[in-house]
Parts: sequence; C-alpha cells; structure tokens
Amino acid sequence: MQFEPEIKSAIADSLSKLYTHTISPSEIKLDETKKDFEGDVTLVVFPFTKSSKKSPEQTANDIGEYLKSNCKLVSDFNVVKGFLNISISDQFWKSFFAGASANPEAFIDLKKTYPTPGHLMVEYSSPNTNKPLHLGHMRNILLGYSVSEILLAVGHRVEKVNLVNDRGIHICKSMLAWKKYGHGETPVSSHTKGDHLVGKYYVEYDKRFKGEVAHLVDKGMTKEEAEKNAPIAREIQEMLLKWEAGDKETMELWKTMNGWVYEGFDVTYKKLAVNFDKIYYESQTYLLGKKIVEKGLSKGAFFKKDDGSIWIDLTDVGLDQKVLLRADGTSVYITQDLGTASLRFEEFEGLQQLIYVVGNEQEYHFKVLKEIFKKLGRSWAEGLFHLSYGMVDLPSGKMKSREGTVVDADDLIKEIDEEAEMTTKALGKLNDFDNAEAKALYHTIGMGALKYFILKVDPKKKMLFNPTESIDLNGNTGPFIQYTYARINSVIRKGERVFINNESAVGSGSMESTAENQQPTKLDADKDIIKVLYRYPAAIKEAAENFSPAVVANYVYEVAKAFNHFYHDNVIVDEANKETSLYRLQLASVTAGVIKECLKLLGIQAPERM
RNA sequence: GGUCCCGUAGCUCAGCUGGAUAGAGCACAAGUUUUCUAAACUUGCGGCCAUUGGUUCGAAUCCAAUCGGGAUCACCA
Repeated sequence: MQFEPEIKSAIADSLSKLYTHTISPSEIKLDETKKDFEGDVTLVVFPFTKSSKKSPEQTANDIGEYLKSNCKLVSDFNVVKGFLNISISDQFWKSFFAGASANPEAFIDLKKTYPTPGHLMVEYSSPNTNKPLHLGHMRNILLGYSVSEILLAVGHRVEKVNLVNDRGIHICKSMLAWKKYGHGETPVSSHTKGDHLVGKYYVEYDKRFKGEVAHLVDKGMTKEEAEKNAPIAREIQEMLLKWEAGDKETMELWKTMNGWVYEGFDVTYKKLAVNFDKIYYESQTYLLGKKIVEKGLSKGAFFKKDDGSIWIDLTDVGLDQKVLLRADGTSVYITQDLGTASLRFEEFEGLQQLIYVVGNEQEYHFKVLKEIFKKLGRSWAEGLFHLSYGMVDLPSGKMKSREGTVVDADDLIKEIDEEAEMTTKALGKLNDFDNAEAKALYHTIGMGALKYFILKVDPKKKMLFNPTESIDLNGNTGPFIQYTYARINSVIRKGERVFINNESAVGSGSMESTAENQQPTKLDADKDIIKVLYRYPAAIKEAAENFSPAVVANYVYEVAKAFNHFYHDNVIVDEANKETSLYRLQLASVTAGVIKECLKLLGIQAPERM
C-alpha cells in the first residue's frame, strides 16, 4: 500500500545506472509536493549533483525520465530548479481508494500495522483527595486518556491507571477543619458535591491557620515560630500520628470524607468520559518503597549518612545527592514512587513501559526516579517515561490555588455546556430533537470544544486557556469537526435513500445510459481528500510514537477541512450521475470513518447528527 | 548560579529527522445560500520564524552565544 519504498528503490536504481552512485533506498528522502506545484512527491536532487556532474535541473530530468520509463507508479514528472516533482499514477490512487472503501474497517483499524504490540501502562489524573479537580487536572486527564486510546489503537496492550494521593498531612487538614467547624455537614445535607465540600474545609483550615499565625505574630513571635506553634498546626500533627497509628475514629473520618471525594470525582470523570483499569491508593502503597531502599543499601547502590538517613549519589549523571529515607526511617515522596513502580512491574508481567502523565514541574523528580532504578539494575528502568506537559495559564495570569484563581473543572464543564446550548438554540438546529437528545448533544458539543482546545496543543508547551475562545465553534475547533462529521452522515443518509434503499427509483432506463457515459472514478476533483486520507496511518503512528494527541487533532482538522472544501465544490448525491455519486458516497463514508476514529482517539464523541 | 522547556501574523497555535514563495484558526474587510446541515465556503489584510554568529549548495528547523518567559535544583507532596 505504501508507494514510497518502490519509488525509492527505483530512484536508487536510477542513480546507480545513470551515475554509478550507490545509495540504499532507505537513505533517500521524499517530501510531499507543495500545493502550488504539480505532482505528489518531490525528490530534492542537490545531494546527487556531485556524482552526476551535471546541473541540478539536468540531474532531475535524468532521474525523472528513468523513473517514468522504469517505474509503473510514476506517471509523470516535472522539474523546478533542483526539485523533481513526481506524479503518482492515478491507478495507484484509485486502487488505494478502492482498497480503503472496500474495507473501511481494515483501513481504519491500525492494529495490524504494529506486528509486535507492546504492553504499556499509563498513569494519569493522580488527584489529591482534599480538593476538587481544576483546569490543570483536566489537561492531565484528557492527555492521559487520549494517549492511552492512541496506543490502544495501534495495537498495544494498555493499562490505564490512577494513583490517588489519599493520605498525608494535607488530607488531615480538611478532616480537622470539618471536625472542628463542620457541624456534621454532609454532601447530602448541604447539597454539595463531595469533593467540593471537602475542598471547602481544606480552604477553611488554611484560613484559620493563617488567622492564628497572624495573631501570634502580633503577640511578638516570628512568623516561623508562629507557624510551628499555632494550635491548629499542632492538632494536625496529632491527627496525622493518630492516622498512622490506625486510630479508629480518625480512620472512620478519613474513610467517610475520602468517600465523598471519590463520589465527586466519579461524577467529573464521567462527564469527561474517561476511565481507568486500575486505581492505586497511596495509603496502600506508601510503605512499599522502604524495602527497596534497604535492599539497595545492602547492595551498595545507596549510602547511609551519620544521622541514619539513606541517600543516593547521582552526581555522576549530572544530578545531586537525593535522600531516600529519613533518619527516623520514614518515607519521602520518591520512596513511594519507588515502591509503586516496582509493584506495577511485578503485578503486570511483561510490562514494557510505564508512562507517567505528570506536569513539567516534576521533570527532575522523574529523572531521579529513573536513575535510581538504573542504578539498581532493574531491566525495565529504561521503560519509565515521564509524559511531561506544560502548565495551563489563564489570560488573567497563572492559576494559583492559594489565590483562588483556579478554574474549577465542574464549573468549567457546566459553563461550556451552557454556552453550547445557547449557540445551538440560537441557530435553531434542533427542531426535531427531543429534550433528552438535545441535552446530550449540548454536552457532546461542549466537551468536543473543551477537549479539542486542550489536546490540539503540543503537550510539552505551556498553554493559554481562554475560556471565551475555548467555546468557539468555528475554525480549528472540536465542534467544527463534529459538525463536518454530522454533515457527512447526512449526505450518506440521502445517498441511502436515493441509491441504496430505493434502488428502483433511479434504476430506470435514462439513468443507466447516463451512467455508461460517466467515468466512474474521475479522480481530479477528489484527489486532495484522498491524499489526506492516505496519510492517516502515518499520522496515528506518529502520534503513538510521540505520545502526542496534538498530532491527531491537527490531522483530523485537516481531514475535516478538506472534506468541507470538497463538499462545497461538488454535488455528492446527483441522481443524474449515479456512478460518480456512488463513488463519492464511498469517499464520504471513508472520510467519516477516519474522522470518527480520530475523534475517538481524542476522547471526543462524534454525533451522528447535530 | 546549575539543569531543562518555550520564543513563528495583533491573538491562539501548526510546521522543526535541513529543502521551493513559512501555514491554519480567531480578529478585521469584502463576497457566496432555489441543492445532501451557512456551526460552511471564497477572497483580501497581516511575518527580519526573539537576536547574533556558525555548519551547509540550502536554516524557522541543526550547533553556539545572547536576550526574554517558564519550571526545577527540600529529610514538601
């Protein structure tokens, strides 16, 4: 199906025959021909002028002539300066398209293109159970889900996992504040989503704490002393100790409040239409790392300082010395990650890669993690990959939870759904939709807008989230692509009515005679879109290799745009030209299939009509 | 200070394994609808690809330096 190898080897032949220049076909690079020039692929001949001892133009002509007479795929060529533009025969495009349309599912399904699928794990979301999800989490969640879907699509086995940070001093804060000031408030009694309720008490703690500190400072303490001696801060320490000791009352409270949070998260995850295969809880894994550290110490990979703390020296790989276990024997952050990573490779035999979707502020952390496992000689250490993404900024500046400038995920989803509803109603599109259908569609469109807006940006770049622009429905947006898909379906439905389900209506004499005069597959007008479709496997493969949904997003936009362009220049269902129409219906159907699959890879729903 | 990432149209972003005249969308201006969805399409306007130097037949793309923006370098998580 790929034409490039054949052309490349023909080029290699031509070079050796014409100029006794030997080169392996894989070293030859072909580019897509630019739109303004005639042709499909372009060979840049400058590198060969040394062997040919001729001008670039002459060299390109020689090679072109050779290809035209010796390679069946090449129907024609032209030369502009040192650029040899090669036209691939219509026959090739026809048979490519015939293949794709005869079996669209096989064309869209890329599993077979990866003969040796891997076994990967993607960790994403990883929330704290002390506050609701915000916009930053959303980039994480959408990226993680989409990357997983892309990897699945090319045939890998993928474990989607979530690691919930459900313990520690920050979790105790909301517990303590609720206990002291909550008066038994529950999500039900207050009609508040559980995660928001808990978040409220986390904020409450911070407020009280600051108040107490200010009070002590007024009394003459330094800020540092005050922070240590604030009564509420002492209570927190006590509570953490109680939790670690398994105190019954504390554990009950912890379980109850975490339960509220999970209920709240589930609602948000559901709205985002993401899921996990397995959820890990830090409370269950945070002690696992200790054994690894002790083992590493006995093997000599780590060392102990005089105070009893255990360290690793990574200065040889350009990093610092890092503490792995405190003098009192308790874990630090990275100790836990040592434990969970090891656990996962034990639990999932044959796991090759563990992809962490985590913000770029933790790049150093993951470098260290990987180096530690390398030092420990774990065979899978190279399979640890930090899929790092940039922060989400707002037009008003950075998001800071302490300053209350975060965009809450639930609020945002709600606003965007409402915006989608308003716009849709204003356009008067939904006359034949019932209430439930219409509501579902608003959400589909809203989420399409939001997800696409976030995923189209290269993960590693920090991005600016403009709430107003994110809900635009025109241009390079999710709804534009969804809309195109819905329109294609409408075309296909009409085609079914006219040609397929109602064959007799057009089957009479005059139609058939017209059909005979018609070239069934005249490619000229449609080649642009076929060429875009042709690139689909390569685009998805690239996305999978780079863990980048942005590649899929930008590709599917191109598909949608190409179709819209085509659609406006051509009548697709034309009863006077049945053959052409049937062929174009096939084209529409393959295009729809590609769009739907790409949207699926982005976690976006493709509405059948809108 | 060390390390890493980013800098492309007024704005938001593509393009980066070196190739022709650097692309979209938004915004702005002007047009297109008796046809299968106008949430569409067409045209115009808009660029010293941060700067400087290097490598090369050829640089937005590779290398170095500089300037700007961000992140990180905790016995925090």
